[in-house]
Amino acid sequence: MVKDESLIIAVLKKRAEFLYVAQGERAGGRFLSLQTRKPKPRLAENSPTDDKENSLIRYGITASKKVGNAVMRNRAKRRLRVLLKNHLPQRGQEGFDYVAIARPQTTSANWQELEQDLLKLLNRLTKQKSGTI
RNA sequence: UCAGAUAGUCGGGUGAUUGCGGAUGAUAUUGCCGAAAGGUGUCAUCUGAGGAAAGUCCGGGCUCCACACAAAUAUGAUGGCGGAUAACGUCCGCCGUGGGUAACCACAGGGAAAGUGCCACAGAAAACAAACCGCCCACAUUAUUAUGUAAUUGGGGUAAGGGUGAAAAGGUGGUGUAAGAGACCACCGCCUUUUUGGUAACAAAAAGGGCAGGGUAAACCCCAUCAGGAGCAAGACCGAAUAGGAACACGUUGAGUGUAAGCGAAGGCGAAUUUGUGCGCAGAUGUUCGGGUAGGUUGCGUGAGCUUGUUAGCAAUAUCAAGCCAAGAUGAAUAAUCACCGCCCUUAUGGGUACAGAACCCGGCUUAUAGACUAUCUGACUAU
RNA sequence: GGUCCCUUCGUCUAUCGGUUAGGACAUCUGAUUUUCAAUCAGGAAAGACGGGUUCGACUCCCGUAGGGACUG
Repeated sequence: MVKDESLIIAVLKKRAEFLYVAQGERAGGRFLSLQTRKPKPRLAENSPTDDKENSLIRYGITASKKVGNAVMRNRAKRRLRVLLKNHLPQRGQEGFDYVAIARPQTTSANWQELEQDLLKLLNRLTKQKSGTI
């Protein structure tokens, strides 16, 4: 529990942040696709050596009109939100932003398959990063 | 029992694990984030989508915009009559026309004898009617002839029949006539007047007219009624940056400025336009200092409120009484997963369980909707 | 969330309530050419959907669906 408290999970809110993450690395699965990127360093006033700033994991969810009507979009967002909150603190890399993009299959998919899909994507992204670095 | 019509109600339930928004209370520290405004932790209790939350098609509340009244004009909307309502293009009752065996349903349902326009093709003719084919010969002429008969090259009569068209100038039957014709008569329709019933739309009856007035106003138009604009991303407050202004006072038949004459307001602007009547507003002045973009707070949940009953009314609805408080987010909570039950389909495995997610709030309309239930009524069949 | 606009052949577009809905590009067939291109001739191809007004609707009115623009 103490570990989880230190890993504060925040939500992406601004359109510019979403667009910035979309420039980063991405991975597509059967039921969703995932994007990640290390956020821009903040202004010089805020000390860059702050540990809490660096260890922050942020997430955002995108559900476009392709997913369906408002009921389908909201359902997709709720399912993805639960998945990200469960798995990001353990599997996600500290100091990165994640954006999950819903697909039309996201609402109808089996829960366990959806969960495995997300884990697969998370692993792939971390491997890519470790390989490149 | 089957087939319908109308009005209305509901539109899954239980449990387990893990979570989210809001309110209230307690608690923690002057802790954490932030320049500030402000936000934030933990625990407990309570609470958390719809009948359409949708389309944004009408009507209002609320907020701001420098304004109100009256008349005329323009633009737009509405359109049987009466009522309901905050208001409406909504609702209720009634009338008329059309549809249905019926219950019942649909109707932008004022004016075409104020004016203008349009009515393709076809057809003789499409609107102050009109003679193409027909029909007729009282007139004229000719022939035969001798008070008659026949013909049309003349001149007329005729709206019965044919054909065209969406539509051809009352309909059917008779009298009548050279042939015909509301020319005349009967019934029906129409128009005018009067009477009766009704608040009214309208209905009924009587008398008269003898038929005039084709359709189209969701073509222009006329008549009656209604309408200022923008919208919670309205607006208000707190407040880094940037720019240089903002608030209050005075003042509009005279603020202020200048020694004075004079200047200034005999002007300009103000919710479609013009006119009239009033009224308001702005700047030049003085005093004070903050200003308000990112961001934050608020607007924002006690309301044309809900439930039950009472009284008035055919009803829409209204009065009164008692009880209740029931979402308030802002990358946006109201859930995710699993199990069982309910309902439907299928021999079974199994499959399905609708339409659909509040965003300032209400009253309607329209559209989408698996299925279930209730009440009243209509028709057919069977039994008694 | 709010305020507006537009839907006609495959594409871009015309249209006075009376048509067989016109034109250009594209494509289909034939001719020309050894073949292709170009050219010539001919053909196919559309009123978003559902109602109403009218004798008659792409056009007028109402509703629905789809698409687009602006707005912090």
